[in-house]
Amino acid sequence: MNIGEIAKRAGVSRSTVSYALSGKRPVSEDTRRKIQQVVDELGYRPSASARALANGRTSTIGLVFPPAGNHYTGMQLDFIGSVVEAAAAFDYDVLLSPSGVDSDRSFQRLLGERRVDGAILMEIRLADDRVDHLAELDFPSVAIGRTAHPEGSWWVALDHTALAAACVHHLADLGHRRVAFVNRPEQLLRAGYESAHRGLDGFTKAAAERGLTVRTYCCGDDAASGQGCVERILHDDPDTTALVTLNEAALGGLYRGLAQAGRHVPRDFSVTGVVAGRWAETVTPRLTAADVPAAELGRLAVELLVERLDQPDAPPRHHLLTPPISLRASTGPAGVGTT
Amino acid sequence: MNIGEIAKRAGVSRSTVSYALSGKRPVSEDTRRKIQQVVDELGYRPSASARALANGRTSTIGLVFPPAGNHYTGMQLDFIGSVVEAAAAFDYDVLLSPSGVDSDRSFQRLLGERRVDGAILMEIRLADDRVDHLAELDFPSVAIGRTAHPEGSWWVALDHTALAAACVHHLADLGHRRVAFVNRPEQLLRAGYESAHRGLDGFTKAAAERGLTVRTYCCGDDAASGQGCVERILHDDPDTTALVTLNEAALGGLYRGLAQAGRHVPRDFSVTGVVAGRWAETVTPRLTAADVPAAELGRLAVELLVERLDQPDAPPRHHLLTPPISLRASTGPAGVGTT
DNA sequence: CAACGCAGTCGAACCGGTTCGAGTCGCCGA
DNA sequence: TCGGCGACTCGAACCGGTTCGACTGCGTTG
Repeated sequence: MNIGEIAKRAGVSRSTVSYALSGKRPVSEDTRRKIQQVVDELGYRPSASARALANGRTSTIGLVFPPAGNHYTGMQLDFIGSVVEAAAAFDYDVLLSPSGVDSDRSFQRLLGERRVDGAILMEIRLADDRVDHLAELDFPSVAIGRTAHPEGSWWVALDHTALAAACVHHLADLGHRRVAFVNRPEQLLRAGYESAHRGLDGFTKAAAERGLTVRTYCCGDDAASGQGCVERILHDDPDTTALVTLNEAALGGLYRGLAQAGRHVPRDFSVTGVVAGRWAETVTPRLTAADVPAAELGRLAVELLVERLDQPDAPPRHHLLTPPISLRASTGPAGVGTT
Repeated sequence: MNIGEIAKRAGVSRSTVSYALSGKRPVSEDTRRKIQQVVDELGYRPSASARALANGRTSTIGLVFPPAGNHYTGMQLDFIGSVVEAAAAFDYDVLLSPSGVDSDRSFQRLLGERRVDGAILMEIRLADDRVDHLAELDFPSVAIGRTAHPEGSWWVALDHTALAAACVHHLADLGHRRVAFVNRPEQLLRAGYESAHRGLDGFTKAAAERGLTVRTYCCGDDAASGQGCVERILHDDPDTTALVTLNEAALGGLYRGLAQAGRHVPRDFSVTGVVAGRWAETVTPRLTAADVPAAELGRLAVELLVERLDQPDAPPRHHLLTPPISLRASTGPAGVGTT
């Protein structure tokens, strides 16, 4: 069932079928009807490979995300879902590529073998070889997250610096003086993940500004690590009365650790951070947090990418989002002297 | 940088380059070296579209999952991740297709335009037009989940009937007599989702067998719904002492509802169900549950699909998994008379 | 009435690979 | 010395679309 077969049955040439279907040249109404009828009867759809070969566009975008091992978080899931749906709205398919670096086989397949028209990158590092490589090739791509020097490139990102700072100010306003910061795993921090670095930065600077006593921790992406992390925090400084976290996956564990240490949230201890809204709702008490608008970020990334694909010479654009803190139930005034 | 360019620079014909790279015909060591050198210098990689057109294989598998709207659960995330990684191990890419039904544009793109060599279907319904359609076309596919009559087709699935029954027996053994069942949303049940139906079935039958008094509920895939559901349960029968759930996303809300009703888990009330291990660990107390081996299911699905692709005439195979209940901390003996 | 333009159609070339059949060459055994 | 075989290579056809240039009628215009 190829285009030649359709042409034969409709009694026209292959090119006429092509023009009738694409509308790129006028075709008489009679001919078009006849062709359409044959197409409908046979359920003909043009081969994506052939079309891609002929016109150089695959109608597919690549979504590059780091391989698991380090578990996926709910946020990543929301990104993937929203990217796929937004892409579908523009008639693009999404090809998943589990790739941490530039030299990955998976990454090479996407680019070298020209499987995709453009790419969306997740989990950006401050110095990211994938971003550099794509920029060098002038390959259409949009990053979810920004590198240390994002000028002149395309990206959408959360302002983690501002968000972490907002959390600090929120706690300081409530009277907390000794606050801990629970970051993503150390291995990610060392690898230079931007959210971990900028979040830590924003936290540290805002805390200094408000004269808070702080300690910062890295914490594995799972409940057990979260629980262990709280134990370390309370061991290192039992007078700590609040924590800020970027680590969604550890959240349940953080709560458990606090409960086991006999600290009631929010009466004895306040918890806040940067977490996707849906997940902030699942813990009790519900988490006061800067809600990560994952779905919006995914959608914006696709929109930028499509724009870039449609207008190869368009100047770089970006979106930096700073969602407000949603007040829920996990923070409260600092206790009246826990010491 | 196409194969012709390589051929020219290496001073051989295009076909020789092709044979040198694929190894499908002997090529002299000298020639091969020369070609390899040119390839390395130019960083040449054959175009996926051209290759797909020529040999009819895209080296891509489609992963068909239902569009969000109904939120994604952590389990689905784990499936996606494991499928992508397993596919990469076999040198396949994964194309995501948000599709609930057969007639979806997205589904048609995958099949009609031959973008993929095979497909993996998620969120199977007892009567599933996608499965039927693919079977009719004899299109290589593997379902994660099984229809009402899965005989003669390829699938991997959890035995939800047995798992729900196991939960009931576990609770009955602990002395619980009045137990509630918290299912996925009503709209999914009505649509015929197999896990919802088989889980409900297994629960109901096992409960009858053990002479338990039961009530069954549908519950939205979010924390607020879970909380509301517990309220309904305790309103309908305040003597209920345990619940079984298939609804991972509502779990946090179920716990919250119980806490707010003053029921302590597991002292006053036991909770169990079928939930992915990672998520069972995030709640406090940690959930005693049949851990869904999402990663294993994804991997098995890919393995079956690859087998089917490699040997088109292989007889249908399947895997039905029944993971054991992991005893954690959310169930205990029935209270000594809550009435 | 001739020249022109345009709608509609066709054939051929092209995209970048794979694969088949055939041709060349050197070496072997008869 | 000649036929034959195997190793190696090449040209051409093909996969299934898109697109360009050219051709045919027809109605308009000068």
